[in-house]
Amino acid sequence: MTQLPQITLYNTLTHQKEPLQPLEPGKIKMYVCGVTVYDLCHLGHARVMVVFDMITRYLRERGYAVTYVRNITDIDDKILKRADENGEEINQLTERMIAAMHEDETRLGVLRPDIEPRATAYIEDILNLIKTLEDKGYAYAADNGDVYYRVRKFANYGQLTNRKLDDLQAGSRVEVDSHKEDPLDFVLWKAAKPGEASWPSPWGDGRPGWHIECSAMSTCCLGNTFDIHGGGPDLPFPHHENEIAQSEAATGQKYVNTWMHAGAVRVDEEKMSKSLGNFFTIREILEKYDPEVVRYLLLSSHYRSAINYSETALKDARKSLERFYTALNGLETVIYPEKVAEAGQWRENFFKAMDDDFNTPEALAVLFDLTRAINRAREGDDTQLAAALAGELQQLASTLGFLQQDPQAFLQGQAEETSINPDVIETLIEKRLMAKQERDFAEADRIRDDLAAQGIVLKDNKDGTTWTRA
RNA sequence: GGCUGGGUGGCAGAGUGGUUAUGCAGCGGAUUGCAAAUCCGUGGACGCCGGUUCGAUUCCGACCCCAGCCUCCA
Repeated sequence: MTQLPQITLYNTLTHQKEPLQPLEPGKIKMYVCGVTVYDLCHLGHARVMVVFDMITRYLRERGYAVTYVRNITDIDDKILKRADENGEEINQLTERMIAAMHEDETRLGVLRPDIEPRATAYIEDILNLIKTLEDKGYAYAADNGDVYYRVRKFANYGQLTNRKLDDLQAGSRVEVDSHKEDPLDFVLWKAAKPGEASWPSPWGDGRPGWHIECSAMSTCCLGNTFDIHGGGPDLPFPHHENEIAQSEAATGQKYVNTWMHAGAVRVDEEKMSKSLGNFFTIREILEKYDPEVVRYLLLSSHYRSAINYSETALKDARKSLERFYTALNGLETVIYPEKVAEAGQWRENFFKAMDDDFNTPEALAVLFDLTRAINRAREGDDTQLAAALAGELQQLASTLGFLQQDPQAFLQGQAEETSINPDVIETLIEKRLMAKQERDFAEADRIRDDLAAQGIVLKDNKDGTTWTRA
């Protein structure tokens, strides 16, 4: 077996970069907390999807076998509430939202996880896990029918986010719940109110708490210990902290080696979230912008840093992407093996950036450098070299999940669609060409200006005129 | 209050103890009938105050500011 490249990644648990050392050589088991499906996904969800998709693609590109698990929370208080408001069955709501999520992520070029477990399909495993915790003294049934986790029993509680139980209690906004032994205890099994969706259990009819689902699903899919656990920026506390407490108490083994968290998406320097009401859904953004533009925006900052959402940011992303596609536009895709070697330096630099905690901004800088080389080769009429470099660019970009469409289609199809028909544009380009041949530049410029007013930009190359949308 | 992360040129955004990030925008040149695109060149930066050092944007300390988590939230 060949030696796999060393990948370094930042671990939320240790607050430092560490070399990735899979439990099984060459095989990486990764679990990412997915979505609670009571509403459409917003750009924050998109970021988690895209980031961990990029990570999966890249690790595979580097030769690692990745098992990627991302769960769906399809039973939860918010789901019950929303279904009730809508007057629909829980299943109807969750199936609808799951379908919408899949549609959104497919459009964003996100490859589906290998396993996508749903909480409601793991009730038995969840109950077994709670039973184990109860047997070991970590869980107790309260007199209201709920089952709680006894936080103070778990010695290392707070290890992920550096919290001390006494500090938590002091600044606590947690409502005192008389049924709990300790205000910090969290619910594992929630007793059903009459008429609510429920499953039978040794503690009475009810439904699982949020945290226990992930412990059960991740362990079922990947084992007691696995390599990477990921999620959004607001999950380390309490969700992931509680997962650790549950799983490690139950198995007596380390739960996760590396914790990875994506950065927040902000709007006007505030977190984008449903509770703040300042969120933009994926589909409303895709009404105006090409999915690759959104993807580019999300990957043009490091995955851990916060990004600010704005129309300007999307427009900037589009312009950057235009540079790539303009270089690729009109190049034949035939690869000339004797020229491929000349592209090696960019591949090496690209990998170097990505191997270091997935530094996509630096990797993009390498791709821009490669793009300049393509343009130079085109200027120098070395079309074979240009084609070879273009092939390399597309291949490296595929690791990030973009530059995957026809350049002309991207350049002509993006932005707000205008009413003007492409055939009409071609006809006008013909007319302009004739005017130019007759040296009637006033007429030629008039045609160009008219098109420009409608958002169509003409570009005269030596082999003809092409157009793009502004 | 506790715990994280951050403050870089007009904007976005990497990185580094002394040497060009990169993209967009600007400026000059080439190319073009004129443009656009492209190429060549170029100006402009590291929150504030101290310290370590021959030298700090980069290391250390104090301070100011911003964001996230501490309640459901990706």
